[in-house]
Amino acid sequence: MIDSTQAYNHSINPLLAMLERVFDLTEHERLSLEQVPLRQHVFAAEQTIAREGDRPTRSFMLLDGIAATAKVISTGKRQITNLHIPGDMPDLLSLHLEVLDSDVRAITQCRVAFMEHWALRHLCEENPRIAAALWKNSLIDAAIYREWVTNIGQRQAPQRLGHVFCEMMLRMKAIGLNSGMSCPFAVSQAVLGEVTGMSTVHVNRSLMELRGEQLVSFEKGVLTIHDWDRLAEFAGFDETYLHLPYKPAAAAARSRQAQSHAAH
Amino acid sequence: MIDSTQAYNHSINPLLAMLERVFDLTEHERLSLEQVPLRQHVFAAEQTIAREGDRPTRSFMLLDGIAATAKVISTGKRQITNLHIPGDMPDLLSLHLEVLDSDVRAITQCRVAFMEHWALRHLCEENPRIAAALWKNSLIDAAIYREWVTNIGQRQAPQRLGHVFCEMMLRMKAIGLNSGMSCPFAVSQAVLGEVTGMSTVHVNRSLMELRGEQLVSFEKGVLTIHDWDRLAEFAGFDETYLHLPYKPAAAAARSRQAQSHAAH
DNA sequence: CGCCTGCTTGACCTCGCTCAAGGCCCGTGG
DNA sequence: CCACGGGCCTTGAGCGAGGTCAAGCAGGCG
Repeated sequence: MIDSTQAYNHSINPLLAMLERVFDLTEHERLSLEQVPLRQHVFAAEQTIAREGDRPTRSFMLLDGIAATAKVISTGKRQITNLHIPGDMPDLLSLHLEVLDSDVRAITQCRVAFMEHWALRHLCEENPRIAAALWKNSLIDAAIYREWVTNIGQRQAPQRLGHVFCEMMLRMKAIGLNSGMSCPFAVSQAVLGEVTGMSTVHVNRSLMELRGEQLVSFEKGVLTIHDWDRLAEFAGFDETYLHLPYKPAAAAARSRQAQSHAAH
Repeated sequence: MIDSTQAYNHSINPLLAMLERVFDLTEHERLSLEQVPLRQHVFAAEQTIAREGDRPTRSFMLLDGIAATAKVISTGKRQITNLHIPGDMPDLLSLHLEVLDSDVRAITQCRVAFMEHWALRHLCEENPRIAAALWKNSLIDAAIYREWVTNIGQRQAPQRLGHVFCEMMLRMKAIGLNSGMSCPFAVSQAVLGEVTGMSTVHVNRSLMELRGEQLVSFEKGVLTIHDWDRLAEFAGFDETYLHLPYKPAAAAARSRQAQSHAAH
């Protein structure tokens, strides 16, 4: 199942595009990145990409689609602890933690690029700035977890849902997948329930409330936020925790280009 | 308030003890660690050690006491996203993330050791294994956050509380602060409410239930688990997510010694 | 002694869960 | 082309876990 559709190759590494969104690479860094062998694979919706208890020898970057990290508890209920969008590396942690403590599952169809651990380790040893950037990335993941703990622990259902929508919109924007205040977000209400820790029925009712207030629409796999300021206010959303990079518009555009380049 | 009671000095670095619990240091690593200047400070209970929005130029290791990372939402409710025990570095993330997204507050009286970022950066550049170990540490933090999301999102009140108790017991054991199945845990029921996302009243009732089942006692700042297996079963606790290091008993004892050495 | 903080208990209420049924959309097969 | 079936969304009714408010209690400390 974790078998690949094509052999490892040396096409442009998507890590390169991801890192260029953050800082300018040296020639040496660029070369090192290009030497990391890649293996692409496509997973159908619902397939498990990595399983709790696994001891992977490689990690992957999500290139396309939406995936989720999730835990199942003894009663059989499932909690999604993180949603992944293109550019994320959901199991990079296995580079340092031997055994996975959660499943990673494809929500929609997902295209991913696997990289062997030995290659990533070599990359990090040779390029401390890249290592630092990946470390930083995992710190941002942690910041998102903190916000989710707060979201689930403290906010009422409609606010909780609104908060998730705000987060996803900004993260999608950061990788250029939005168009205005719309972005692709093809998840079912059942999945939103696993994300927010609430029942599908209550997700539905909360959603109706947000719709009724003209704050969002959410249909056909597209999320649209009609009034960002009011939704952010309503949900108590403050983007600080996403630690999005400040960068001049020109640089942002350049790296967006590099990104879509790598993706095709 | 973030002023120090004594000047930076070069006494044994508690990082050294913490790292020795994980792997054996080379002479060079040891020397580098000893060159990181330390500044100790004591915070009274309830004091804020670091504040949301801060841009710290140094990070600290908790040497003594219990601290908490917390977020306040617009309604004024507070969620604790992480409890810290000696050996933790609650704001190490500021090494890579410019601005803090949460407060760090002393729950009990806390003794901490500050280290300047420039010194830590230098340490990491010179010693890739130390950098990797710190990175790994932040990945374990993230794993704990994932479990908390799951705990708060999916478990009923008594199970949720039991789960927190199991986690704290194991973390305390890992640094040798337990005696048998008892460990110091001087937090109020109100704090447990902020940890679990439930009201103080309901913490109290859940606690009574756990006591009634002869699973735990929790009084005078000491947590005791009377029947580990039954509590773990009850709370659905699986320690995998703590990623505790396997190590031979001898080594564990040695590093416990080093730890208590550094602490006095 | 009196106060303050934290624990305990009761009464009431509500947010969100469960169970259940009906509706819509879309893909598949006759 | 239409019938059928399966997801997924929607809605209703009833219930229960946990919140809120309020009061009483116990222990430590000035």
